[in-house]
Amino acid sequence: MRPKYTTIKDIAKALDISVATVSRALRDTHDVSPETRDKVLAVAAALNYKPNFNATGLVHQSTHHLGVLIPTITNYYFSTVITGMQEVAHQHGFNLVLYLTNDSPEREQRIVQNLVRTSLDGLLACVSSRAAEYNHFQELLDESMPLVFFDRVPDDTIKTSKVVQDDYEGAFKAVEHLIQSGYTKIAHITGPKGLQLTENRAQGYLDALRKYNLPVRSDWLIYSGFSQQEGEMDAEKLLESRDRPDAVFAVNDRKAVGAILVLKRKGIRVGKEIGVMGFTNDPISEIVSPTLSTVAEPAYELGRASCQLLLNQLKKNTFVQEQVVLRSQLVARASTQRI
Amino acid sequence: MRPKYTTIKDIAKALDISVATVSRALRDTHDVSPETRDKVLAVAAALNYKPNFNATGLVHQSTHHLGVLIPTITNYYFSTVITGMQEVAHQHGFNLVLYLTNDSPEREQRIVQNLVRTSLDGLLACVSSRAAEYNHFQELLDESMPLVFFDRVPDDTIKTSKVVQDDYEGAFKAVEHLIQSGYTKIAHITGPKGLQLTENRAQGYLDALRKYNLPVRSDWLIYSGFSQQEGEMDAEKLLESRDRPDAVFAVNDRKAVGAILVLKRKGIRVGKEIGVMGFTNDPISEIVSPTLSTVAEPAYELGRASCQLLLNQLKKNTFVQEQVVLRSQLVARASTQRI
DNA sequence: AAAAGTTGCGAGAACGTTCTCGTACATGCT
DNA sequence: AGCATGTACGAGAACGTTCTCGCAACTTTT
Repeated sequence: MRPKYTTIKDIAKALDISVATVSRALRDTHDVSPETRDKVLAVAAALNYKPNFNATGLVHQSTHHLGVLIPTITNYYFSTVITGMQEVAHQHGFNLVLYLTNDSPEREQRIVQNLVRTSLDGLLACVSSRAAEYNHFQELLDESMPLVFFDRVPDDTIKTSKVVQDDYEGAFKAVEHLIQSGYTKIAHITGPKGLQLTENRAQGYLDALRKYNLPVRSDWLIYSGFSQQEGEMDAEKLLESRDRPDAVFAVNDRKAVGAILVLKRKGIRVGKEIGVMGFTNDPISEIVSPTLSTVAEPAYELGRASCQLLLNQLKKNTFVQEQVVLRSQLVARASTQRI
Repeated sequence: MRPKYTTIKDIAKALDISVATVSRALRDTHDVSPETRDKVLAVAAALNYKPNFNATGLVHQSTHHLGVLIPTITNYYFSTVITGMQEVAHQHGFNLVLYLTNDSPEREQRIVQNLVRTSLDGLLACVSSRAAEYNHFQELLDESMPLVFFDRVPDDTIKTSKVVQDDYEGAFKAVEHLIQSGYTKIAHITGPKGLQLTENRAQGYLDALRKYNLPVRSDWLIYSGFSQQEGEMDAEKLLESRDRPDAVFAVNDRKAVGAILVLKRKGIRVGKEIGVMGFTNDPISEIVSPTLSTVAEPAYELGRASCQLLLNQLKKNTFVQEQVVLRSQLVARASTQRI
């Protein structure tokens, strides 16, 4: 059986004063004399007093918990984002509560609908990749739950704040790098249709091709999922196409790694014959052979910014729709070297 | 401003009955007629009622939150463990609250000491690798906080439940595999001294060597950290030693990958000249070239088991010290092939 | 028909905290 | 001296639940 922890009442009893005074003293309000305040603090320390979050939460309609809704944490990008969030949350006395959707829209919906509103002050959310609709998030907003989306954000029907990286510019720079490295027949293997992130990167890809008057072929733009396995499948499909591309730009490093593995398996020299470019700058990009050129995403910073934005909204207590875009950076490695 | 959510009182008012009856109806207690219960449930659903965790927590001295204290989540093993925990917790209506120590003993200590006891029903903990003492955990136990350690567990001075993998057997099998693959001069690069996990694997390594009458050399057993970078440093040290080993068994895959990178950089053929063996079965072990032989850890299962153990303790409400050991499995790949 | 048991429900306290109001006393001003 | 103002504190309600009693209204037993 858990013992009772020391409460404000115990302190009051010990000093023979009222609980109200103790409460004031602990929160350092003006309406208390320095002497009593010091006495209270001394006794509180002696009795190892810790405030009861359930009680404070009850009266303030608030906990110190922020929810993080995310498809999975078993990859570099997402776990780094969370680490950034944790850093900011922790600094401000907030805790992070984890909700994993396993990238399943149904599970995401179930979790959001069953969210106990009163146990969360706000939510940081990254939608699942095959999301069809966002009503469950709209419900949350209708109940005035502070909500910030990050990375995979829903379309503009949901009026709320978002934090993303410059997916369009990142993709544009990536393709430009491929072009400047001498590749001319550039394919793009990406995630599911309908996701802003995917569409923005695809648009950057297309616009870069057009700027340099390079061929745009519909069978060189493949939508599927985000996994390494799907990267392998997409790469195989590209190799079968009649007009084989000489470079592949993948929506993320895992798909790029999948492509590299397929090329190596077929005896195609990565870089020399077919260039490969990723997106993320997962540590794996330095380990895979050849090392993978990629676009470094500011994962940690994105986590920090998302959390900071949410906390700001909580502070102000008024709803403002903000959008933060963080810059990515090109990292050239061996997989895009022709010689 | 957040609006007020529907409470039990609203339901009571709507049906003109007492809050006590509503409370009973919602929890399906015997002392309520089927008709009123159905009416209450109907109204509750209509008003989208969600219980207030702060209130229930206050009266029950419990939240539905479990803490997870862990050095970092940006690696395959830890993030998979958490995914397993999340699965079990979620099934039982519990939430996971994340605490990252960044593998810093000071930060770990600060977090544990400042843990608001009343906002957590129990704690799952993995100690930081350079931990010197465990008093802060003892304090937690003294206050009857249910506590389960996993993976990196403290020594036996702390009387509490633990969940680990069979580190000794796993290491023994790994070294046995190296020996059976034809390697005879086997080194071990491992984590910091004093950690049970490290010592158990080191002991498995030593016992395997002794069983097969192979040389045991003190400069072939290097203690350092768990990172890839430290793996590289350790490998370089081994290559400089007068009697160069012909195989390296690393305490985890990241260090093994570090070793492989060093060997490749020096033009040494991994497998043929020097065999490399890891521990974890990180997905990277299939991507690195050559692919890495390793010992597959039951990360997901370990997460599940730890959480289950903690929940069991909460249920019974009595303290029992249990220890769960999960089996690991050998995975042979290219990095231990001599031909 | 009276006694005993059962069933369904309500009143009110409790959990630990904050907040509003009230009050006793001291101090400042005319 | 008389009044306003300020200071330090206490009493008690409130937050949303659960839990312990108690009490009617039935039902069963004798």
